Amino acid sequence: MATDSTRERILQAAGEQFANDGFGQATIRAICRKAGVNLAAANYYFGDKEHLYIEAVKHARRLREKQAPLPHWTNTTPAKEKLAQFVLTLLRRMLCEPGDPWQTRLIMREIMEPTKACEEMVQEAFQPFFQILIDILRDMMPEETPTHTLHQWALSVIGQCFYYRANAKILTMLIDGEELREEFSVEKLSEHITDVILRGLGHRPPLSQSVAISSVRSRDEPVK
Amino acid sequence: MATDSTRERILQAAGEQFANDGFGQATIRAICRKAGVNLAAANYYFGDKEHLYIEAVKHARRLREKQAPLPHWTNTTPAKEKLAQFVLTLLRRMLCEPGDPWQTRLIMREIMEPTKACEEMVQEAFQPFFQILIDILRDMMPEETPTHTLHQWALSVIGQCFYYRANAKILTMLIDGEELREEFSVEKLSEHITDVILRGLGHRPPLSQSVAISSVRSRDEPVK
DNA sequence: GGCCTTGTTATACAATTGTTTAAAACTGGT
DNA sequence: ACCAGTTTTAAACAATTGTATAACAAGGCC
Repeated sequence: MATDSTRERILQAAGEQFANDGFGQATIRAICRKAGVNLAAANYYFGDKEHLYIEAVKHARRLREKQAPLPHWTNTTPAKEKLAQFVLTLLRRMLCEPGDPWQTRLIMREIMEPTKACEEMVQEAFQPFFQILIDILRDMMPEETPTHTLHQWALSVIGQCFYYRANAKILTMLIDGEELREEFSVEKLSEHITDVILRGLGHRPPLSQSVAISSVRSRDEPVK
Repeated sequence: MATDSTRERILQAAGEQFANDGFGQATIRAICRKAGVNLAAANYYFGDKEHLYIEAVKHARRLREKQAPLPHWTNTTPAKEKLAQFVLTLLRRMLCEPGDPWQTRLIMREIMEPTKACEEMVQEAFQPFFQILIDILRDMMPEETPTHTLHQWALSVIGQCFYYRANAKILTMLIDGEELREEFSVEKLSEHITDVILRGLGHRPPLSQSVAISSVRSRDEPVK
């Protein structure tokens, strides 16, 4: 149907424009031009710019979740495996090679500067996702672990993933291009991040014996 | 001198406005109003908006570094202690209680969406700071550790710190206010992040024995 | 066809933007 | 007191913005 088509196209174009330029810098004119519709169409369907923005954010989140869903787990799935898959999924949603879909960029903006559109996102997506991670970690930590410690470890997981996304451009200035391509793929980063957490929780052997020695040396026998 | 005073006040006001509203949404009029100077003064001293923005970013970085400097280390300072202080300093620069100084907010914008102003920031601040962290970690890891592994662990440190800043507003929606106040102070977060890394590198005992048992059970004897 | 709802278009409007200009005010040196 | 250079000011400019309006087109239903 023609009506739904125009609405859809505005939503799509708005998402891309808002993702690229932000709410303030994106113009309704540019959105409508990209969508190939008349200037007044946006206001006709969405009332004003703010409502259009909110709908665009909701649209982005729904799309993104379908693109990288969490795998299905049974109650026999080991926690370590769940953690690894959780990290991989989170990284996929954020880094999603190839390209840089506008959905993620738009969501990133909302995280950094939450607007009205953010509440729905937290309630519907972040909160449940966060809870899943906490449940995984609870299985791997002593029962008496206080809630805030659980939260902190969960944020250590999310934080590492988030960083690679938020600082993507800076990373290209800090680290050699070839190394980035070879060693910073979604799979390798996922492996590393899972590794940090598992070692930290004592589910894997420490990095190396010589490490501890090195540590002791630097503490007790400083190089002269 | 009067000239320097106006210039300084414009720079200060511009920093605050750009930090709050971003480059596009901040207006020269608002900046000059806040600075208490005439509209044309900004263009008189800085040429155009973009040059003003670049100078404001430089100004912000210089201020921020002075506010939270790294402690001075001798070559007898143990690596573990250096790491702890590095994390604390990084968190202080990012979270800097109380309040939320505009300098940090402006720098965050540059990280997420680098402009011309970013190159100077990376060269003068991020690159050296990153290198310091790598040197600390090198002392704590086996000599044969490949460069990219070193880099990944360094980014795990920075990533965790960064997250608490970038997602500050989201965190208030995910975690209880009282818990945030009690358990997420700069000092406690610093302690946690250092802990994750040190355990991960095998410089501290694993979290608990019952953890490993729990892990083994969940892998080999899934709950029926 | 006549009529009504729905969608589309072109145009207009007031407000705000960055930037320029030219006059005014000020400064320090002689 | 005068002048040259610098700084400050008010006013205006063209461009762009979100939004509103009113005319127009399309299609289904009687």
